[in-house]
Amino acid sequence: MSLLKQPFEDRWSKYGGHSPISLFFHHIHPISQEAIARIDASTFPLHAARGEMIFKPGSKGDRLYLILKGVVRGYIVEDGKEITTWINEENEIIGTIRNLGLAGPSEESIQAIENCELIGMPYELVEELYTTYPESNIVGRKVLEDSYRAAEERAYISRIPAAERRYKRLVETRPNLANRIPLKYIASYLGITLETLSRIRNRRSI
Amino acid sequence: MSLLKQPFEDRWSKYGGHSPISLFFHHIHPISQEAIARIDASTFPLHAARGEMIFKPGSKGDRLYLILKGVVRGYIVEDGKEITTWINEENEIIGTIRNLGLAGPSEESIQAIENCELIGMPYELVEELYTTYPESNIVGRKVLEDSYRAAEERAYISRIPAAERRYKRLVETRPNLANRIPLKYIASYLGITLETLSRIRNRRSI
DNA sequence: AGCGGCTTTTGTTATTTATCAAGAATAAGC
DNA sequence: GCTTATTCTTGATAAATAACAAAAGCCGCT
Repeated sequence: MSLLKQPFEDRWSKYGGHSPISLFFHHIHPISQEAIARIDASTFPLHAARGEMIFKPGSKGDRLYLILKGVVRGYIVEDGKEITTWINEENEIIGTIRNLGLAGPSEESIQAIENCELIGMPYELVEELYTTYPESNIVGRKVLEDSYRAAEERAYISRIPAAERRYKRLVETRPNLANRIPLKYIASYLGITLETLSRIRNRRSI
Repeated sequence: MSLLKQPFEDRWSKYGGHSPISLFFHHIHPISQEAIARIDASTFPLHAARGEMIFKPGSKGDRLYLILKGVVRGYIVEDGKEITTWINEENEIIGTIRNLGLAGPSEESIQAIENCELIGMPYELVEELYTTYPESNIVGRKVLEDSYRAAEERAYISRIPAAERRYKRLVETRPNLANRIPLKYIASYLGITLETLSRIRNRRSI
């Protein structure tokens, strides 16, 4: 994961002069030009190769990320095994959102599962925006509404009793995902082994 | 579920003159006296008996509720069976939060599993507060941060592979809950049958 | 283009959990 | 306080899924 080295003044030239994340927020709810400038100044593009860790538990520098390109997953290590807790794609905000506001440091790891282009945003900037630009609380609220709905869906899908119906639900709600990334991540997300998932998929195709 | 009939002017007298939900919000982040008065005017105490439905999918009048007393669960009917998706207790905000902002009507049912005292708040009031009193967006953001964390935990616990470790996690994170409500709800929340849960509990106590 | 590693499939056996059933214990409501 | 409901336990069997293993397919990288 390396910061793209570019002269500061044209860091956003290939994105039309602004950080994609400031435009993303502005599109959710209009924010002032000062807020946009503040975001442009303290966010940064970065690249994460397939398999690379974007966040490791215990490391400093909590951030949000906007995914411009690629697929990213979050996972927790439980009893020596990885449990994939979420999988996100383009135009979604990810990060150690768990840490927002309250709670201790996250035990969650974040990993690129495709080569990714991201925009990073330090969490201190988020706090600063909330206090300096009141309208950013509206943006924050709406982003959180969305994140909440996504988390609700994750909580729901994993409670569906039969593995096949969980897979079916995933295909219904996120049709492209199941054929985009390795089965092991889908299987872990659905709480089954990849062998079982493979068998379910072949059952379905008959 | 019946509205307590009281003269309007002293509806909140037994709560010290204000709606508990306006005080709850004010405690999260200070809101103006006008905002408090507006909340006091359009929220209402209500009672729900054990087993009573607080919300049924398809019904009108989306609301938030503050639980003053009792335990409430949300569930979804999947393939003819109820799946309990959350269980909340005193001093928590519940409701058809899924509907906030975006998304279609919730298929989620909400039911009292103890005799409950609640404060109801129409969702239209929430919208009004967001536009009329900017500081309420800060409250909304913080409530959603909390709701998000709770949803994350629900998503996580249900992905722990072994039923016994799921139960262990529940006991660790919410020690009082497992001995407060019938096993069937706990079992459904953990994605197992009540018989299996009973056996797990007895394994543990030896 | 070809090598090597990752991914998927398929098979077999072991384990976990569900299902069905019935009795015992506990709690709710009058 | 008593009666009835509900809740919890325990047992036996069936079904789903995990675990282990190994081969085939695909894919990324140089």
